[in-house]
Amino acid sequence: MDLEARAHSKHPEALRLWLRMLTCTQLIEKQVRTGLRDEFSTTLPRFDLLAQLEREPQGMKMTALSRRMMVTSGNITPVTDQLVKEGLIERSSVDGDRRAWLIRLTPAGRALFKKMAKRHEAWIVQAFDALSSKELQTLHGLLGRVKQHRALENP
Amino acid sequence: MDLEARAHSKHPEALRLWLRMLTCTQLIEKQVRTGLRDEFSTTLPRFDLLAQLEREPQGMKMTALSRRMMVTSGNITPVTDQLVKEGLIERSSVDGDRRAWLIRLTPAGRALFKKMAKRHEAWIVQAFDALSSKELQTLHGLLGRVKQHRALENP
DNA sequence: GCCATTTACTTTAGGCCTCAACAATTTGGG
DNA sequence: CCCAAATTGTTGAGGCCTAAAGTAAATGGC
Repeated sequence: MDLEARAHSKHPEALRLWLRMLTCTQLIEKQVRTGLRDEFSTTLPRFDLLAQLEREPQGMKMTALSRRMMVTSGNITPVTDQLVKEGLIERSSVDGDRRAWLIRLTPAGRALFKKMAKRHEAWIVQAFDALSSKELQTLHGLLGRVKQHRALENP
Repeated sequence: MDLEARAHSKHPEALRLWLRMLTCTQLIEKQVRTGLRDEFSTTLPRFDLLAQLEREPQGMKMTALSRRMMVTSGNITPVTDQLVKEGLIERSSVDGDRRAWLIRLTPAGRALFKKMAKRHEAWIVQAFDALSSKELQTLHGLLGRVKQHRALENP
């Protein structure tokens, strides 16, 4: 197989891979959403927001949250409103910048998140249970290259 | 490392992998949505529906479409409405079942889809350009096992 | 043949998503 | 200093998603 033919053969392979990757992601995500709804009456975006805050005990500004969650900032407002109403997070003002809010977990939010995270981990472990530790690492590495390549292309 | 510890070590690995996979999927999907919007003024669900129809020249019923697209059937109605309005697909009645519709591409729909598919393929190939053909196959195989395992768990 | 059940599609309420326009504030070059 | 430009967060229009309830038609056990 010459060079051109070999290069060309990547096209259908890439497409097939993309469709399968999308299917896997959607299946797992659906499981997580269902679990969060059934066991905690909450949603994936709310869980995701709590997860980001849990890693930053000093709190985060809304813009930082939107970047981490890879959504536009207009989304963060209603989700934080809801979580504040539930008493899981709190807004406080940032001194030196009257435009911004600092968002932090409340003790109740931290406690509930811990329970949710434990269940979440179980669902994910279950989803990848067919693979060995070594295979998980292989997958992680290959996807790392995909991510890295994209980051370079889109500065 | 004993058995229990080894089993346990898969937990953080599975979580890290899941987060990375989600990130990759979202990045690529975002690129596709942006491309479809900028170059064709359309959306991913509409493109996806056309893609399903393109594979089934004899047409599909709405329930079959919803299963293939992994969305609930309530979603299909407004998306088909829109595509019919744009003249890209057509509804015809199924003889022998007055509840159902048969959805098919129009010639215009088929022609436009071909153009979109070519661009779509380019975006996907570009997204996975960092990987060799062999690596694409490895990824495809590993994700196949994940998908298969899920299918067995959730009958 | 009859009627309960199932199936195919539509509709509604509620949530999250984007983009784009907006208000309030901060920043930085002249 | 000052004001244009950039940044932070909010809002609104339009789209897709789910779950759940509703309508119409087909099916199958009796």
